[in-house]
Amino acid sequence: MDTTQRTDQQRSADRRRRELLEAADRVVLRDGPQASMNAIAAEAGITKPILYRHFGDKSGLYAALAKRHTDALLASLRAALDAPADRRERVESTLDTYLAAIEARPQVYRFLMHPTEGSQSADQGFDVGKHSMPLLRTMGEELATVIEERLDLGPGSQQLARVWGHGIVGMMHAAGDWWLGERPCSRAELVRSLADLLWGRLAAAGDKMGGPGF
Amino acid sequence: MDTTQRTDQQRSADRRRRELLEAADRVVLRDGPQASMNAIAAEAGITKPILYRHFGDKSGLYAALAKRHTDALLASLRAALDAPADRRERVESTLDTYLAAIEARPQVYRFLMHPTEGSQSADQGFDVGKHSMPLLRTMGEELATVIEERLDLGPGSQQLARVWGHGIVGMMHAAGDWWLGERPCSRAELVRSLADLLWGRLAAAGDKMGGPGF
DNA sequence: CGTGCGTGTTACTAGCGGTAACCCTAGTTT
DNA sequence: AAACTAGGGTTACCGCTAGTAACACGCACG
Repeated sequence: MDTTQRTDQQRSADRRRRELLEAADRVVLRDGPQASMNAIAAEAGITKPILYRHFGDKSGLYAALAKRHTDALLASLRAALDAPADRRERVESTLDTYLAAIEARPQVYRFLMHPTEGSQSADQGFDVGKHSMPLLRTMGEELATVIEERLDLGPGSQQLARVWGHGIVGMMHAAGDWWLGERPCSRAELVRSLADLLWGRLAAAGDKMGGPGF
Repeated sequence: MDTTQRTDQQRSADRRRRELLEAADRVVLRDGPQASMNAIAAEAGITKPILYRHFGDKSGLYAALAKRHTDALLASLRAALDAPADRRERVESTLDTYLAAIEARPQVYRFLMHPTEGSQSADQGFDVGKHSMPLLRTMGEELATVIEERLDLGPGSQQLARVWGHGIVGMMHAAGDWWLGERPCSRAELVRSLADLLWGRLAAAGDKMGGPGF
């Protein structure tokens, strides 16, 4: 019961935990986001209860599993945001980084973005989306922070930056989701089109007919 | 088996169908998107199998139920897009229409946006998001059509319009989801901030420090 | 009369997340 | 050495879900 023994146990537990997460990763990569706890346990060569002993809950395992990919993706995005280039180039690089990530591992992407939400809570009231899609929320807040740090937006800049952060991330996400399903153009074209949108081409475009246009 | 009888049956079936949909509506409004078929059947005063006879599948009922709200919302959005006003005003009106709708019925909104996706298909390959969130897809395509009809975007306008349609809808959706959860500002402020983003204020903003900024 | 046909039910399957109870081995205590 | 305890692991279960097969009533048609 002394400290050294406890460390040993801790190490062993951490090793097992990592093994389980890798197994879960494999299953998710194979079966998509509806991977079952049974399947994950089988892949890890063990049975369900010890999975529950480690992660407590399915959302616990989801959170631990998501944290890995989320951290990696967020690091890449941060790097793209901090690259030494002008603003437009950074935005394009960030968009491309995200799109490349979801293109490389669509199954993981689905797991991160469309969690099963297996909850039995009453969900009364207006807590819509409170615990859904943590990655999107995190990316939105992250981007908001960067925007607020770097841009001079005048009064109310913090709130504006948060709105923009979530809005831009949502734009990226939705466009990426659609693009991944239909593949109507190359990644570079998509990046360019989205950057053009953010650069105000919507407001600058001329009307097609005589009327006031969209 | 003549025509009149068939019409009678058709009418009766349609009536039942409408009743079932209304019951489902009530349950979804009460229990949120994880409303079970059992609960819906109970609310309608009948049992599961006849629910399945009418809609075949849970996603079938989901589709039918979604179509109602989707149609209503899309009609409102179309009206906002077609209002006699300048482009900026139309965009703001469209955003406000959407946000007012999700604000009024968050449970329905969750049901539409976060379907349970209870499928056992293999999901191999890259069909990510093919059958998820039909409302977002529809709104994206709708907006793309309007953009392509009204705006003069030069070469590649169709593709550009589609990207923008899905991107803008995604922006609206993500910002609305976040806003509904945290309520950091009024609806009008949110609308204004998003319209500002679309109007190129991101590109036009000055840097805060000496560096190249975001 | 009986033969379909539509409408509804009960009772079931298969699989999910999650858990209680047990089991077995290794090390410690007396 | 004998007993006792602490984890790691398993079987067998609960309650729930979506979805279905099989059976039962009512009502028109020959």
